[in-house]
Amino acid sequence: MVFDGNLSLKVYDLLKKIPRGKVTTYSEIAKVLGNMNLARAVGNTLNRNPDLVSVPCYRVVRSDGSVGGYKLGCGKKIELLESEGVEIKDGRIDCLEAYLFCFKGQ
DNA sequence: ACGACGGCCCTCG
DNA sequence: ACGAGGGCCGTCG
Repeated sequence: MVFDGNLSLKVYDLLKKIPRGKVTTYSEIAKVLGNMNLARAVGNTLNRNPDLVSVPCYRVVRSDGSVGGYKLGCGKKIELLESEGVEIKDGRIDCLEAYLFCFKGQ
């Protein structure tokens, strides 16, 4: 398994639960994992483990709504999100609340 | 074991 | 609204 790290396992698991057309944020994941400061580590992990097929990394955006980064380029990320129905304006999601997926209670 | 980055976040001028 | 600074965490060389 390429999922050696403990963190990546959890992150990946969460991402798999996100339905098409929905997104989440690095901080949300971090919170769910217990520590909001994990946000940076989460991004780092996703970057080092670009399992683009098994995990929809592109469904993770920044807390302010901006798409954030992507291993294959933020442009590609935006492209993918839009193809799922997420409206992005100037590299930013207008109504993040509308697309944000809630892990809490899942 | 150590230091340096990174798909970040939040607060304060 | 915008920019700068500080902080915390994991992975890689």
